[in-house]
Amino acid sequence: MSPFDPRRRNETLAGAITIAFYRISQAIGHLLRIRGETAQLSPAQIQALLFLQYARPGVCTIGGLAERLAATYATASGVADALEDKGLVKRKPLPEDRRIITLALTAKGRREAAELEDVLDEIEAAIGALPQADQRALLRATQAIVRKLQQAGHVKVYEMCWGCQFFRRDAHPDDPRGPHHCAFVDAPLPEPNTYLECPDFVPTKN
Amino acid sequence: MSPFDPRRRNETLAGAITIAFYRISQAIGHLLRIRGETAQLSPAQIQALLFLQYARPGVCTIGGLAERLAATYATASGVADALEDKGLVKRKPLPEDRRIITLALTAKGRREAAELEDVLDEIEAAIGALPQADQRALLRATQAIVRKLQQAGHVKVYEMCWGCQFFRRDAHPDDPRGPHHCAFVDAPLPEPNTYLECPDFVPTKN
DNA sequence: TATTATGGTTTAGGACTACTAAATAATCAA
DNA sequence: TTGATTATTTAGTAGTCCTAAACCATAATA
Repeated sequence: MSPFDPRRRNETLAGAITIAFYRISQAIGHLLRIRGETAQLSPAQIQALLFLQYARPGVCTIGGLAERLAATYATASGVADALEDKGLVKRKPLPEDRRIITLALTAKGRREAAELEDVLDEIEAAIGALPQADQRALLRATQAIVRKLQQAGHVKVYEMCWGCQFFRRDAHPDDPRGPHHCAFVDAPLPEPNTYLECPDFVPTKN
Repeated sequence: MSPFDPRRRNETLAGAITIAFYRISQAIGHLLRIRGETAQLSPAQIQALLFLQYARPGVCTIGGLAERLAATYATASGVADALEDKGLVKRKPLPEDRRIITLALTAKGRREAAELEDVLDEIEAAIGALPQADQRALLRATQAIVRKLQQAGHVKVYEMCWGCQFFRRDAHPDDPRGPHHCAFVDAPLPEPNTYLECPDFVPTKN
């Protein structure tokens, strides 16, 4: 007995909701796929472009991409190949550690990523149409679920510095390397970087 | 600007929720993948087995599977090949219309499908841990979203007869072909079939 | 200094997922 | 019967994933 059994899911709230998530998940996959058809990009390539558009420089590497896609290095390397062939991404070895390959979007890649940002608009619109109170409950609920899934290692959650436990705003206002500070990597942060996604993000307690 | 921009999604409820759905969707993909590794089945094969386990006989065909997977006939045919090679599914031409291939789970296939029913248990548990009021809001919200996605053609929703507009309970109690009736296909329904998923399902008004 | 991890990446090979386009075969309508 | 439609299959291609093995750079150890 499981939510896949239509009898069961008519008996429990949690079962019915689980199936709804399963369906939404399918729909998101479908949205990525059809969006990719017009853009000549595969779902993984779309995810990679959007990742590179908003991730902090230090994570834009083959390893960082692999972690985000929940795939192996080999797979991430292949996705990078495809994007490089299409002229959307450029590989550059990192001077400080020449084992590491950084991935940077080309101008064309940035344009393409910007084009793709609307992939989930249909979902967002459906959510926006709900009453505010339901939206607030929905946010609480989905974030609680994401937190559990994150603890179990099924997703990586990246967020920007503001709201992160390790963020020290204006820690050294006159430092040319940046006015803010990250207590996790113990390094100064220039303002623009604080708006990028970071894998070390941990939300402040409340 | 889109929910993929971390700045944007900290400003709107809908954006933050959209990203949460995106993450849950990734996690569901991941759950299917790792579950499949132990069972030596691909995500699509798992979906197919669970589909065949609960779908009404008439939909268990290559075309029905294709529709459910939101894929082409060619893809569905390939998935059926893989499952047949593994001895989980049997192809049988339909006597009434010999163009149609029905797919039936073998005994081994039914056992395997039963084993797989727990794929989404982690999701269901996370939902079950939420307060009842949030669960009710969550059900309303997710079902509203699914309805929109269904209208846009991004998912197929299959449900069982009970609760369907076309279901006529005990329409002909003494008919040996079945006591209930489906007004959509205008045919009698034996009791067990009323508990299976049907693509023609339309919910009653309220 | 040489040796040995360790870490990041790439390559090669395989199973599977998708697609399109074209072939086949059965059924239905004229 | 002819022709159109429907269900499925096949072939060919691109891409997604994996594992295993190799490569090279850096770091740790002796």
